Amino acid sequence: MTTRGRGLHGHVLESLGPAITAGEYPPGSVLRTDELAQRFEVSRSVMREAVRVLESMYLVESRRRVGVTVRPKAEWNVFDPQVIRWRLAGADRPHQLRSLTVLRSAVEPIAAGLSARHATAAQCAELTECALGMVANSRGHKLEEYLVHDVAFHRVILNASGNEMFARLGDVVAEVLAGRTHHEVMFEDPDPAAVTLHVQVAEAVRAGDASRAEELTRKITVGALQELDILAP
Amino acid sequence: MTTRGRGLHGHVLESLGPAITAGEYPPGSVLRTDELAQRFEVSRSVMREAVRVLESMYLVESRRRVGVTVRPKAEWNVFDPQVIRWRLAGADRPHQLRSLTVLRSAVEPIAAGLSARHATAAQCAELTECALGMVANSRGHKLEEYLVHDVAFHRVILNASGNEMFARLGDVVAEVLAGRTHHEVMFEDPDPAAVTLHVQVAEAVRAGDASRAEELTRKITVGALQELDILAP
DNA sequence: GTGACATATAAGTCTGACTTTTTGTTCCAG
DNA sequence: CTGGAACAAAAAGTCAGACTTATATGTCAC
Repeated sequence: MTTRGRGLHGHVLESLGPAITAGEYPPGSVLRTDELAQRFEVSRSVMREAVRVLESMYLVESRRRVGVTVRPKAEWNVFDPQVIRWRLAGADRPHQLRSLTVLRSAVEPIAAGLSARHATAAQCAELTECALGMVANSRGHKLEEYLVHDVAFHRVILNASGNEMFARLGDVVAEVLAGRTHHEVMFEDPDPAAVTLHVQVAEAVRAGDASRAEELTRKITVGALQELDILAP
Repeated sequence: MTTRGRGLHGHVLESLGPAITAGEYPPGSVLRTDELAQRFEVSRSVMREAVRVLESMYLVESRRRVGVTVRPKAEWNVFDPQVIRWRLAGADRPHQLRSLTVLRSAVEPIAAGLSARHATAAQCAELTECALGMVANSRGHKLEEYLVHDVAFHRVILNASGNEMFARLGDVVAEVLAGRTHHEVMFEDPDPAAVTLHVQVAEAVRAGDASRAEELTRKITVGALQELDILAP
């Protein structure tokens, strides 16, 4: 899925990026391009390309006569999908997960409300299909199948909102949901109340009831937040 | 402010990036690194660095034997500050402005609610100071002074929320607000009701009244949305 | 201490040669 | 005519080395 290892510079990034976001090189640390090139056994050109990418993520800053300095965490482009993935994969995972869940709690209800106004017939159909899929797999430890439909459901909502920025959060939400199933504790079947809420959201969107879709989705995301509080109070 | 012309590759980016986001090279277009290098009169190394950055923004995809192809708009990383700036500066401006305003309407109320819980005394003080600054400059065509305090106000809210992702939206919000004052029509003094709402939000945050802060901020962002509908129905 | 100057350093740039992957074509067998 | 294998060309990818430029820091005179 994270098939980003395109070329040598991509390989370097996959090693250096997580190291930086994990705080292995604390903010203010100075790296030298030549030294990094040696360490990773690539040419300077390749290492320079990698540094440029890190720079575009605001993770580092390259200055003459100084070197490549790690920027303070507050300046990182925390919306970059790559950065999010790196942080989710590292020690920062709980913190990143909380940030994303809060973001979801802000965005998804509004997105659902917009979907109720803008969703096409096809999108409504897909949404109900996803909800039914969730119901069908909500019992009997079919967590993987449930996850697939859950992810699809939220993707449709975000896409149907008609807002391109919301739509781009689909991948992130997918990763959060996947993380909940795979990394966090989720031995039991999903909460029946949450499943019902998804079905109701699908109904509300289909009926064009924006405020109801918004409120119901708010309940879903509030549930996700509470779930997080239980796990890491 | 957009002082990103760091190095030759930065200069190339400032020319090529806006061209792509403006649709000058429609999705599917194929560029060749060598040709681009010639056109911009830089070496291939420099052009390759620029392409790598565009690639990390998901604007283009570089493939062997094919070239550098422009990706479909839906895949662009529309959260990248640079991409946002490029689009705001181009023909896509109205569309981008709307997307951002909708995003604001989702995020800022939640951020205000969180601020009511998490804001420090210093942040509360700064917030009321900003609100007072807005009041003081709300009459007599002191639009620039008003803007400064308005931007500062929303930045404090986003920062005080304690959510790093919200905080990173400060720059974007600043750009939207600045755009409203500079590019869009705003001959008259700001809406007195909006000014009052800001003062009330500051009070609510200070009082720790999360739901009130959230609701009041929602009114502010709804106003921003309506304002946009009036300008571009 | 302060300012001007020298120096060392690391990034930045350019060039040219070479490698690798992938596409599209050609050509032969069936 | 079709299908697949072999081949050739094209463009990105990689590397090495030489050179340029900015700039932090140290030095010295004042």
